[in-house]
Order: sequence, then structure tokens, then C-alpha cells
Amino acid sequence: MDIQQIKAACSTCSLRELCLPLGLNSEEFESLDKLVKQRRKIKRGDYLHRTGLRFSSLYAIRNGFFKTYLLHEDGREQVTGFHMTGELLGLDAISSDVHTCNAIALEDSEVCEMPFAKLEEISRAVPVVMRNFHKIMSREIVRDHGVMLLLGNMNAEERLAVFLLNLSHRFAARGLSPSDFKLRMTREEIGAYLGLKLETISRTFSKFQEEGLMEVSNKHIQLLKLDALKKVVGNDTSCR
Amino acid sequence: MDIQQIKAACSTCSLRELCLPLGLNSEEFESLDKLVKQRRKIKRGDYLHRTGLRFSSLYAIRNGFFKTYLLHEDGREQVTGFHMTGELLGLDAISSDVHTCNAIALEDSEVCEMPFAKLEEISRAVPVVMRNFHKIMSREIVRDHGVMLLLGNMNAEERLAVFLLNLSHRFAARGLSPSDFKLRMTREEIGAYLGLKLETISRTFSKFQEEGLMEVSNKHIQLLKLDALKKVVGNDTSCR
DNA sequence: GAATAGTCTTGATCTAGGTCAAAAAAAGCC
DNA sequence: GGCTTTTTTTGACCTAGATCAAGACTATTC
Repeated sequence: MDIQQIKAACSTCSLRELCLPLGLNSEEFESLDKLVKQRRKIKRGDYLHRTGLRFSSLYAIRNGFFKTYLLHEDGREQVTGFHMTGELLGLDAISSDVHTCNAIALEDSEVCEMPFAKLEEISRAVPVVMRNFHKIMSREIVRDHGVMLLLGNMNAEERLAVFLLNLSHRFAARGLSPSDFKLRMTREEIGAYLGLKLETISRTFSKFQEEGLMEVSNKHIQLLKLDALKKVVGNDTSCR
Repeated sequence: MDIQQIKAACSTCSLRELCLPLGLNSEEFESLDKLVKQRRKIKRGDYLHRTGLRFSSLYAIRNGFFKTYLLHEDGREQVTGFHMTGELLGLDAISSDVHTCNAIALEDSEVCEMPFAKLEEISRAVPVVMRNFHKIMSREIVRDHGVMLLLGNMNAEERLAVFLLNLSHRFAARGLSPSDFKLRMTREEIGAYLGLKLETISRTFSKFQEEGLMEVSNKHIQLLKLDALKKVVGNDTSCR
């Protein structure tokens, strides 16, 4: 098996991040291949996992779109992230062997289930897998810190601009258009992620549209001026 | 070397979390012991690491108190955490081999420097070390999600109550009083963590004091009614 | 394809927490 | 131990975004 085949095999099952950058020989790759227990299809609206359920596997998103969120006792919902192809879900559950958030599919999706015990075992045998796994966990921490900055310091326009630019970036990284895409989530869900009410999301979309920064048609988004959108962030003079 | 000695050795260098729960034989422990390169004293106001600097080691806090924070271009500061004895700093830097936040000592402190490459090496040899390291990273993710919930959904009183209860809990876990302690940070720094202005922190302290929930004397805090404070959180009826 | 439920937009109003200001109290510093 | 600087408190006022409400638009279902 040559590098090209390995790359292909990796990407089919969203293992890109774990096995790339590649330093694997074919024997090593064999073991990695065994990691994936099975694929699982999740219908829109179905849960991949729920708070309190026992953890045993991480999930690599093969395709589709997920939302993860916490539910506070009184029903308040905090969306902790929106997740797309190639991303890894379940990292939070390693700490206590119990899932600490809910993960729901926002469109029909498919994931690869990776038994965590097996991943740790392979990590031991294949240094590059361990290294990349650590990088993935660390990246999640960095992402979370970025969200804290957003929630703690930015006004509504900045938050939404950050959100749109982040989606744009991630779509682009997957070979999709960075400036023309469909939102998979409602205004309310965007609000629950950004710490804003759905009305504020709607109003801010309208404002961006009036200013010619973007075109919004329900869930269909066109970013017309990426640079201007970037300027919205960090243009602040007095805020919080 | 028996378990007691190992435990003692671990705790002297804040390795508790990495080597406990213990399943180590003495040979395994030897290798763990080699992990710690050196101790380093950090004076109040000095930086342990800064954004952009090359990453090579994690730091275990032996004693003292740190604040980590992000600086947005326009000078806005988001405190990402306050850290005390036994906690691990630098996890964010693994993702890109560069520190992504600043860590400053809020009192004279001492840390153990742990070269990350060596930690990964030992992880490979000693499964329980790997396991615990993964749990520590995951726990940081869970903590961050909790902060998102706080920043995205809670009002000022709830935020401050969560903050106080969290400190209380962590002091207690270190054998200190859960209800009588000294704050190491200013009102402004608390605000920069909780997404509030220092005036709001001050006013909310005053309010809690008027209500008999606590006694505040500058940096000296006494929590008089822990239960009532817990009730402040999640008592919300309409918020954000 | 009509009915129903969910989602989105926009306007009017309200309020929690920000901003500005000034004085008091602590903490560092020669 | 007095002097400067930093931190904290409190009051008066203001504003971004929440809340409430109503209508329009979309998607789903039978």
C-alpha cells in the first residue's frame, strides 16, 4: 500500500486528521485501519450521543453536520459547537467516561465510530497517531478559548462576523465555496452558540445585508465582502 | 519504592494528576520521575509563557497562582482561566507548537517544567500516564464548555456565584478552607474572566454582602451561605 | 395542495449592565 | 512613614441587546 492509497483510505473515513501528516508504513496503517469499528448513519434530528451516557468511542464525522450543546437545569441551552466532515466528536467525554454534552445531527449524516481504548492502544504503537491525537485535543482547547473571547468581549456584529468567517474558512478547507453556502442551523441555534437571541441574529443579518457585506436568503448565505467582514471584527472601539 | 513513597514523590512535584490513580511499579515511576526537567520559580507579575513563543514544555504548578489570557488586537483581554497548585499549563500550545495565550503569575509561584516530547515518550511506555494525560486534556475541554455556558447564558450574579463556588471547591480539594480565602486577582481580572466590567463585579459583591451571602473585605472573602450561593445559580427565570 | 407547524423579520419598548466620574481605601515604593 | 499608584466603591446616566408582539414566509404532513 503506497502513500496515495493510505491517504485515500484515511480520507474516506475522516481519519485524515489522525493519520496525516503521514509518517506511516503500511503495517502501521493496517493497525490504524482496524481502529474504525463501524460506520453509523444518523438521521437529521437524531442524537449521536447525549449527556450522561456512557462513553466508549469517539466519532469521526464522515459527512453531515452536527451541533453539540449543554442543557442547563432550567432549560437554557448553550451550543458548544457546530461540527462538520472530518471533525472528531466526543473528546469531552474522555475525562469522566461519560458524555458531558448532547450531539444532534442537523442533517442526515454518517460517522465512523472509533473505540477509544483501541485508539489509545494504537497511539502507543504508532507515535504519529498519538502526536496527531494530542494536537486535535489541543486544537479543541484553542477553539474553546476563542469562543470565550468572543462571548466575553465582542458585540453582536463582531460575534456574527466571526461566526460567518469561521464557517467560510471551514467550508473552504473542504473544497467548498467560502462565500456561498447553506446554513444548517436556525437563527435560534446560532444565537444559542453566540450568546445572543434569535431576533438579534436576524437583525444583524439584515444590517450586514443593507451594508452590502452579504446576501441572505433564508438559509442561503453569500458573503460578498470577506475583507469588510473581517474588518467588522476588531474594529471595536468600546464594547461589552 | 512503595506506593506511599511514590505518592509522596508525585505530589511534591504536582504530578499527582498524571501518575494517580496509581498503577505504577517502581520502574515505571523512575521513568516518570525523569520527566521533570527542572523547577522554575516565577515571581509575581512575571510571565511563565507568552503568546507566540515556541512551545516545548508543559508546566505543572507546584505552588502559586496563575492567570492565563488572550489579548485581542485592540487590547481587549479575555482571561481564559485562573490556575492553582497541581494544575497543568500549556495544553493549548500542543496544537501548533506555539503558545496561544499568556500565563502570568499572580503571586510568587513555582512550576515544574515537563518537556512535552518526553511526556509523550513516557506515555507510550506507561499506559496509565497516557490515560491520565488524556483525561486532563479532556477535563480542560469540559471546563471550557462550562465557561461558554456561563458567558453565553448567565447574568452577572450567576456568573459571580459560579466563580466563587468554583474557587471554593478547588481550595477545598487542596485542603484549604472552602469558605474563607484570599482572592489573588483584582476585580478587573475577575471581570475579564466573567465577561463583565470591574464595576459590575464590585456592585455584585456588595449585593451578595448585603444579602448576607458573604463577607467581602477587599481581597479577603468569606462565604457565609454556600447553599444560598448555589441557589443563585440556576434560579434564573429570564436572562441573557 | 391545503393545513399546520416551525422559522424568520421587523417594530416598539424595556432593562441589565456598561460608561463616566469622583472619592475612598489599599498597596507599593523611596 | 509619607507619597504615589493602583484598586475599589458608589452614584448618575446611557445603550446594546433582550423582550414582547404581530405578521410573513417556508417546510412538512396528510
